[in-house]
Amino acid sequence: MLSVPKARPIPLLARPMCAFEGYCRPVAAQRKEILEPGTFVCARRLVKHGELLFCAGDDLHSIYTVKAGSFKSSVTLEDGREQVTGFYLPGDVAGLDAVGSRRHVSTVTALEHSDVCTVEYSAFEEECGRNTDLARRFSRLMSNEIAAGQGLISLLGLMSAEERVVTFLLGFSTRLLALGYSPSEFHLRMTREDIGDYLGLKLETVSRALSGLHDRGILAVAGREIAIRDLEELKRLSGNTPAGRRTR
Amino acid sequence: MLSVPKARPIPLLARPMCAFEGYCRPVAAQRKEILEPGTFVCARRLVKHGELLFCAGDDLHSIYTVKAGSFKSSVTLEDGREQVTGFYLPGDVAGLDAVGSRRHVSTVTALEHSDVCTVEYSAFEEECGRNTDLARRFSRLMSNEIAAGQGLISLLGLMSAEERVVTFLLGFSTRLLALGYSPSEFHLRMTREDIGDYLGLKLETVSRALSGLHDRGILAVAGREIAIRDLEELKRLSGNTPAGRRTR
DNA sequence: CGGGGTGTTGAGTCCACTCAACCCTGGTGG
DNA sequence: CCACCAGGGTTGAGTGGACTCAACACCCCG
Repeated sequence: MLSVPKARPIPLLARPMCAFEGYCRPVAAQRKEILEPGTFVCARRLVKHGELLFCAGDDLHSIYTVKAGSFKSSVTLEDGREQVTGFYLPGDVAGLDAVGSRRHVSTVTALEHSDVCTVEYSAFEEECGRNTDLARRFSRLMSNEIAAGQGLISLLGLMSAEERVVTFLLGFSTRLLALGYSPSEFHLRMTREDIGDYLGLKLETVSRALSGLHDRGILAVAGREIAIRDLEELKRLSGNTPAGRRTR
Repeated sequence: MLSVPKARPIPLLARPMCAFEGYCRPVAAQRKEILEPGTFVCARRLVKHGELLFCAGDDLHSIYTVKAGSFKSSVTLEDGREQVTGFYLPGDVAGLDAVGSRRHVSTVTALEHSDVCTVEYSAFEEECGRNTDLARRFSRLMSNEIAAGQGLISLLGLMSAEERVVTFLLGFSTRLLALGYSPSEFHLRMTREDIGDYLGLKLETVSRALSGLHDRGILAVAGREIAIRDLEELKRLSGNTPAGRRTR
């Protein structure tokens, strides 16, 4: 086991980005009545570690873009079993599942002190009606969320415990890379239990899988600090990425 | 075991409905140059049992609304393992996962001889830019797909084999009801293997679960013919529908 | 110093899987 | 007409991977 380094808080916003960049002005601008046509209101909100952004069953008021920090979204069954359906990092948009029914089906919880941009949905929808490019971005955002869901579905339906953990790590690594962070050494923002609830595994199983990968020299694991030591082997273990046109 | 009744082909379109109703004119109308402004082109296509509507990796050309028949969508890993991600019945729209990346991530296969309406996507997108109401419908459609995905995710991550089968049957029953069919007696369009690939189970496990429910008098199962005999008990076994604001 | 939250590891259990046999039905061709 | 075969479904016996239960280590904080 490695010595556990200090859990220095990694700022999660090396490359500031926003799905609605260029279309959104903070409320301050609105108050000063300099709001330009072609933009929509957008209020900052700080969310403390463990606080809910919104909860399953809540009416849809706003959708949220993450500016800094991280979140998990989850669905809870009546008996308390929790399924984490995704993690949101800066640039991601939360709340899209509510657009159809006007009610949130998932609950989104901050994994650390975080900062979001609140987009009042009815105003946003109106703006989409005036702004084709914005509407198009929004469609793509939703479609990507569908595709991400299908990725998790195939993980849950098809993969062994180790494959799930490996696939999760590779996916997280890829997302960090896109945000401008190191894809090979990173800090997990979530507990083993969150990871397990995401991957359909118990926390002990996640821990065992990580230990196994560590012992084989593929990873260096020290609590939530992860270093990828053998990326090729990791990819081989995940191996079965979705295939295109089948040959059979 | 019941005697197996004749597999009479149930027409799947008691209540004709379409997500784009009122906005779409068949190509025939276009040829006659009577296409009104505010509508978009829409070509019928017949798909035979087992044929693909589109395949993972294909470029996005069109999205499809099911007019009659039924389909499964699936994701296949490199090693051939298949995960069914959903079933489409009349009124459903297939292909929404491709809008973001311009490539289909799933493959959609006809479960029987079926009939779809082909909507060329770029024309449709343009039309959405002119027609706010249409764009809004489309957003809801996509959002509902996200919500449905989250339902399957929590099923795969949290439920036992029997719970999965029960939840699947109740969901299928509800959809048939919405289409105007009997929710208590129906014909499954898919094989045990398709159901298993959807629920993350092997076909033998699906068969055993159905036999168990049959033996306890909760269902009457005869091949693909299903009759729900004790709906309350079935709901109790599924029991754990997603919960709202949690009390802990 | 005690306690709660988090993480690791071990021992034993059980549910869904694997492998296999068998049945039924519908289609095809001699 | 019947023989044959392939696809789909059911059931049984045995296995194994992830689970349950449990103990313990570590860290931060009051």
